[in-house]
Amino acid sequence: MSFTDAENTTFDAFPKPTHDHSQCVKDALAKALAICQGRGARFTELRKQVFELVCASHKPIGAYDILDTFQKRGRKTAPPTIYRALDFLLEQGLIHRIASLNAYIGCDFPQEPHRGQFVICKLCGEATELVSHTIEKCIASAAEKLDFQVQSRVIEILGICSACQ
Amino acid sequence: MSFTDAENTTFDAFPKPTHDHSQCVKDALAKALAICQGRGARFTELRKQVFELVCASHKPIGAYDILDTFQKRGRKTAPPTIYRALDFLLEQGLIHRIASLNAYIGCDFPQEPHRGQFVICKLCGEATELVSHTIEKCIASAAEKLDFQVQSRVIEILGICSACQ
DNA sequence: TTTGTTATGTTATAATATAACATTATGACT
DNA sequence: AGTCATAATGTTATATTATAACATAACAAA
Ligand SMILES: [Zn+2]
Ligand SMILES: [Zn+2]
Ligand SMILES: [Zn+2]
Ligand SMILES: [Zn+2]
Repeated sequence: MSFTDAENTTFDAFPKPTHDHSQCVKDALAKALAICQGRGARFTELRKQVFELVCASHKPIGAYDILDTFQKRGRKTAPPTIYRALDFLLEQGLIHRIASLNAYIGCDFPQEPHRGQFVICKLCGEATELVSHTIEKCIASAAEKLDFQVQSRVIEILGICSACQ
Repeated sequence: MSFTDAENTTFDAFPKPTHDHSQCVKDALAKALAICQGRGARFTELRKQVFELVCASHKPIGAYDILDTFQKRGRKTAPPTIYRALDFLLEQGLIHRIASLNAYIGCDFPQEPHRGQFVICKLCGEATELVSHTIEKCIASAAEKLDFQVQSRVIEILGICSACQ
């Protein structure tokens, strides 16, 4: 369920504790699989498992948390294995990296390529994704004035979510 | 020299290679000193030296680059010394941290508290600071709709600057 | 000059990420 | 099927960034 405000920003509400999260993960997996198949990209078992762990919550998760889970499951795994899977998922636009947290989160809009804009609660850790065309326009305008070619951007808003106030 | 565009974004041009940078550093030091004095904060010799190194260029600099310089100068220094000085400068708003680069840069507008927005060239490393009220408004609007209390934000735009194209 | 506070020094280690090279799986082509 | 090139994963070691914990030194107020 997405909303659009007066500033033409589209956003999801923060994930409600009541939402059917297992369905949420199922849907994300199905989308990811379809996207990869459409591109001839290989959504291998390893990549799928890493993706499932990233999508297991709506909180950004660290690479070493994923690693720990693999190891606790008895799978002997080293950091490069996890980082390579994360790199693949990032390239395919299935997840985003949260630079301010050194962590990774599933993308809410994986079909269309876009730069994520994130709102992250410092207390519960939950995060949600924005797509603000006005922010994009602002950035484009300033970039044009500076004669700057934008390649990527990091937009992360940190604070306290409604539920935690 | 600052500009303001149609989207109400204030920004400096990228620092010109021809600008009088030693004056630039002198000014920054004088401002920093005045700000700290006004607040009763102690701008110690160590903090001053770290600040000078951060301001030595308009490229974000890593904590370990600063550490290396201290050590090359014959001063036996360990990481916490540098990080504590950086933390002080961040608290006083004299520098900003660039999360996407794990690096630090001098603030162009230290007098007034604000959240930095940065445009960073991936080739030459030069960076400049924006203050876009429209971006602020967008974020505030989305935050309000989400009933989210904004505490801090990370806005970093990466690409190729005019001189490097 | 004692005393509490702030700043810095010192040692060790945590947390995040990548380099380099070996091995295995996959898919295309014969 | 068998060969081959490529892509994916495994493995070991190490680089990079940051902090914990405790000791000492500098400072400033009483
Ligand atoms: Zn969910
Ligand atoms: Zn996304
Ligand atoms: Zn300068
Ligand atoms: Zn600033």
